[in-house]
Amino acid sequence: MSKQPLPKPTEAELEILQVLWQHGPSTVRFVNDELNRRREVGYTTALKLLQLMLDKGLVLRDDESKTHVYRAAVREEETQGLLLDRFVDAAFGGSAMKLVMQALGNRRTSREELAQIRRLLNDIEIQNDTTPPSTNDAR
Amino acid sequence: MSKQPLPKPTEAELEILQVLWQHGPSTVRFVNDELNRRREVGYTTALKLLQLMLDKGLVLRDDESKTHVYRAAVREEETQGLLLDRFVDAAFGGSAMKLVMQALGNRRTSREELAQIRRLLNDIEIQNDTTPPSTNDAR
DNA sequence: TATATTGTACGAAATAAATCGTAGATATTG
DNA sequence: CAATATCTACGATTTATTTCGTACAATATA
Repeated sequence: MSKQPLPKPTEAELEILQVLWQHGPSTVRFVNDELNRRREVGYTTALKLLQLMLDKGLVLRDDESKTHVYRAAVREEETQGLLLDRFVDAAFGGSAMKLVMQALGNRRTSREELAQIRRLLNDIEIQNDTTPPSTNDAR
Repeated sequence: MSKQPLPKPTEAELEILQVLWQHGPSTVRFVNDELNRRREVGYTTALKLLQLMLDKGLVLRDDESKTHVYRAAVREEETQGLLLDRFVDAAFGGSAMKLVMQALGNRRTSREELAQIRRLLNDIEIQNDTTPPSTNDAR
């Protein structure tokens, strides 16, 4: 019941989440170092961001020891799904299909990946067959 | 020489571009009305945005008559591609494949659309076969 | 023609996001 | 122990974005 509407991370926050998702619980120092692999960011900037994210509930922290350890409080897929929805809406007028076509069309996709997608498509079709194709106004 | 690196439209600007892409050249009034179908926006807000977009080169305008007519200066696919790149990077750590899987996995996709994607996959495979499968480290 | 309507221009306020500086606490080390 | 390094807290600044108010010109209308 206390499941808030899941706060939307900003760009910078997303960068940090990526680090946490990828490397697991991390110190500010580590996060900052990772950020600095892409662009220059001051230490206190990273710290502040993590603190703000803590307020928003995007991360949790262990402050047992002096040096705090932060970890993601939101799951990767869930967050990506949320952002994807917004993005599809904002940039593709709501058409997820258009987006997929673009994503597939405009970049090198390896045979391996293509196969992977085919497999997924098959799975989906089976789903569609199993579940009545009925009116999908499940909005 | 004055071809800038294609400015990144903001959220609000994107909304407006959607309108222009969808309906073609439009007056401020029309754009504003369209925006108001989704959320409340003051007339001068829409006006100002269009003026800013004009500066940025995102739109062009015909100011022959008193009531100006604006039209998109950037193409839909191109812009979407640009944004998609950024988004894939920001939210999916650069993996377009992850994004596609999410997009396909987490929403109802009609048989029609699935077929469409299969067709696209086929096209891509043919491309891959025709063009040397070489090392695709074309970074 | 006087009045109301509709339009543009543009400064400026309101909001949101990101960045940084400084203070003070707690280690670490020579 | 004194000097140095490392941390957190947090206010404040900077920058980007969005929103709006006001002035004034042009046009439609009573």
